[in-house]
Amino acid sequence: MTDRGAAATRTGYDAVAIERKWQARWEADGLYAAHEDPSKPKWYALVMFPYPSAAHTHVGHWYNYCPADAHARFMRMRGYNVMFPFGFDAFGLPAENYAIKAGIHPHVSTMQNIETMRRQVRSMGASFDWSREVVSAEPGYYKWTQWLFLQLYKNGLAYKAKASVNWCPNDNTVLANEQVVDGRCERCGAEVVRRELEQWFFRITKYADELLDFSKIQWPEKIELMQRNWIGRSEGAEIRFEAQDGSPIPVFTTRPDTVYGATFMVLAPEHPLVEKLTAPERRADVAAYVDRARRATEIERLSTEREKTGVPIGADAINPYSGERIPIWIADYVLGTYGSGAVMGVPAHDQRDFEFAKKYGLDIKVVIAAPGWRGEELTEAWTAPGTMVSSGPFDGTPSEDGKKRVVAYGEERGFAKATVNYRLRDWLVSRQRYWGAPIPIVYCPQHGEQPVPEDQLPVLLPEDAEFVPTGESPLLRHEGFLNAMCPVCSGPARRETDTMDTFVDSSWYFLRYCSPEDARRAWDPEDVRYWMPVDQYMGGAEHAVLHLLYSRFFVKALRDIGLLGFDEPFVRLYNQGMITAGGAKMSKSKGNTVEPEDYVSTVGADVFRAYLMFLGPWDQGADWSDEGISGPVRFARRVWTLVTESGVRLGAPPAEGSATPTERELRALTHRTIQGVTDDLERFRFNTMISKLMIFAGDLVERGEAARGTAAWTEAIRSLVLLLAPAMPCLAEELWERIGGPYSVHQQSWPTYDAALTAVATATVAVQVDGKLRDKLEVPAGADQDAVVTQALRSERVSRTIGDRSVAKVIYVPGRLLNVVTKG
RNA sequence: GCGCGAGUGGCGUAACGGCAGCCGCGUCAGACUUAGGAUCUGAUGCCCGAGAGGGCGUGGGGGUUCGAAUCCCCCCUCGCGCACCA
Repeated sequence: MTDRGAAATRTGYDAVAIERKWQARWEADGLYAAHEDPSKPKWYALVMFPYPSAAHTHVGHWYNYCPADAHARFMRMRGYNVMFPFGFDAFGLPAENYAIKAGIHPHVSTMQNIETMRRQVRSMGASFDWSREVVSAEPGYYKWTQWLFLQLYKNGLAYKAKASVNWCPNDNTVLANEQVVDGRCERCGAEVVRRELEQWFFRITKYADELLDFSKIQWPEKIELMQRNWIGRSEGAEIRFEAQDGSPIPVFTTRPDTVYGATFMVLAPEHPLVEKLTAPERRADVAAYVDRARRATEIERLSTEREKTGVPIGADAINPYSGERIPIWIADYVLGTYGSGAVMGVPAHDQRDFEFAKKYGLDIKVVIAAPGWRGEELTEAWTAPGTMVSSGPFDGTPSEDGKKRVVAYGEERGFAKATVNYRLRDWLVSRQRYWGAPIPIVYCPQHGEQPVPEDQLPVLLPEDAEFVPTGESPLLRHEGFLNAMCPVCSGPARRETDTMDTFVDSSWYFLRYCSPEDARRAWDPEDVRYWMPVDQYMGGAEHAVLHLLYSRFFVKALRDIGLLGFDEPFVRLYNQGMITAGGAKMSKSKGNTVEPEDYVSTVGADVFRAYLMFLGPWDQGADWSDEGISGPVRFARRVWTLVTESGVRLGAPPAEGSATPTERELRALTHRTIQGVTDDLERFRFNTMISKLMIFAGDLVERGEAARGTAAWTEAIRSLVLLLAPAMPCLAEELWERIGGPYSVHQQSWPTYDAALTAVATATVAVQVDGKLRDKLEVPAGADQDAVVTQALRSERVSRTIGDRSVAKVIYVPGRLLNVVTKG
């Protein structure tokens, strides 16, 4: 790989020079700039815009963009008006943390990183439309992020509320639920603690049900499932228990049929009634428990291994169905953030309650009889259906019917109602950091919370902020930013200093791509109507319940506000797998990164692209290995020599076509390859596409001399170059020029195949005896069964195997296989 | 624990229920060469056999079928996701 020059002189294929030349030419010509054109079907292809913190592109980016580009190029050649834009998700924490550490302003470091990444991404030779580039940290972009915030605000979809939130003590900011992974900060890994803070939220829960509807999109099942689980819809009932002092304590349950089996009640330690209901003699214990629960990290609290703990508060609750008094406990296995923060403890029919009851000696009352149950003591909770017993008027009812009947009974009497609960929480968008879009709100002593008037947008981030590690946003100490004017009374007001979660920026970037230059609007409705929704989105699965969920919410919210006329942002989604090194994630700290630039400057981007595609199925990802790249290297040289020495001149008058067997065979080969490559591209099977191109090139090298100069030969060479264009765009362009094709190969029509021509003259039929392969026969295409059987029985190997047994049955798969079944 | 997905040569992988191992890497042998880390040709799943040929073989065990890597059941291993959501 160090002797690129030497290899180039030997074969004439100088990848680096060719790539530099054509990439510059395409850029100068604006070859991939998309324009609205109603005469063509549109195709909006999209890759997730990258986060410019790493300062350079890594193989992961390439693994995402190169196959995506191949597909976009394929669609373009198939006659679609393709938009394939690119941009940068430029706000975010790492840039600010870097500023604190290194003293470089986030704006400066971010723009430097973007500069580097832009250069590297361009070196891929991808067909991105750079004229549409967006950078989310530029005022021209975040002005509209702020504007969209105001639209949500004015429509009741953005609100401020005090809540128990996730706080990352290392990054000094709150986090959305989606950004907490296993109780740790998704970015820095610090253990997240809970804090009571007043924060801005987006009302995503309003769309919980619609977000569960995937009927309008074609996404991988896995992502659908992850979103479904995240939203966590469960149907059940709210049953209003009462404390002994009359305070209502509603509980949520999915098992109303077990209500007669409630033998205790559990409140979350942070439940608002704990303070009021605790008996004086229990106060000390309860306070100690609440305090311990508060200090426990999420990790400890969420651990399933951990034994359940709790303390009684010395008060009772009354079961509205049975009138029974049951003791109230607090325990941290009950979450304050789900349902009503209180549950009825039914140990006989819920495993968690069972464990809790066993530990603290609480009653276990069976109310759902398992088939064949004769009153034995349970060793674990019975959670499957059964027959209701010890349940007052419901005795004998099958538990599945009981669910509905128990709720109906309670509804009539006013202490129960059917409800649906979701795991999904509203999206917390406030961040106590500098490097994000400021939330466009001011606080006036007289008029309270006021939105910034739209004509005063953008609320600019001050450039002269100071970055010191105080744990507070630099905006809090910036007088010029902090002091604002109330839009109502023009009196002095204080500006909101929180900025927005970067996922807000990325929830609408695909809309901005449609009209990136529009200074008057977030987008031109005409452009959005033409381009949206995105036809094919391609990116990693790590955003399943983040960006991909938020963007769906955004589109639905903006649709309801009247700004958009469709329901889903991304019609089709494809998740590529991950590239690992030695089975582990690549990272600079591990020192196992692979630098695409090293390959671009030696074997060339085209070869690197082809290799990434050839590694294996795209959705499977791959473990990086340097070794195999010599395959695509040889392939590129082979194709180079084959085409440049083919003698084909596309401008020349077409050679006479004839029907010699050689030509017929060559045409069949060409058309079969076109068919296969087309099929592979449609199905994102880039690895088998490359394999088919290798086979085709190999066959042409072999048959070259025999078919040289014929029309079939010209067609074969021409097709090879066209089929190569999506995967290896620069090599294809150079070869296309050399065989006299008109600029650009990427503007040519994708070759079509003639099914009649893919047929072969003779077929190889595998002959089995009793399912075991014994011989292979060459038969004329279209030979009938009898003829094949006759020929097969003449075969020495076949007849020997059959011996003196008789033929019971034959199965014939035309042109492929014959199975002779014997008996005796 | 629950839910997805995957287990095929030394390695990456390929195979509408129909010839397992295509394509590529690597390895071995040869050709051209002063040379080869270039290029080209051939071989390359395992076992028996001098050979012809035969047997075995897609994580393990069972089943369906004329025929199973592929479909069904049980189990094992790995990866990913979720995980006290009442």
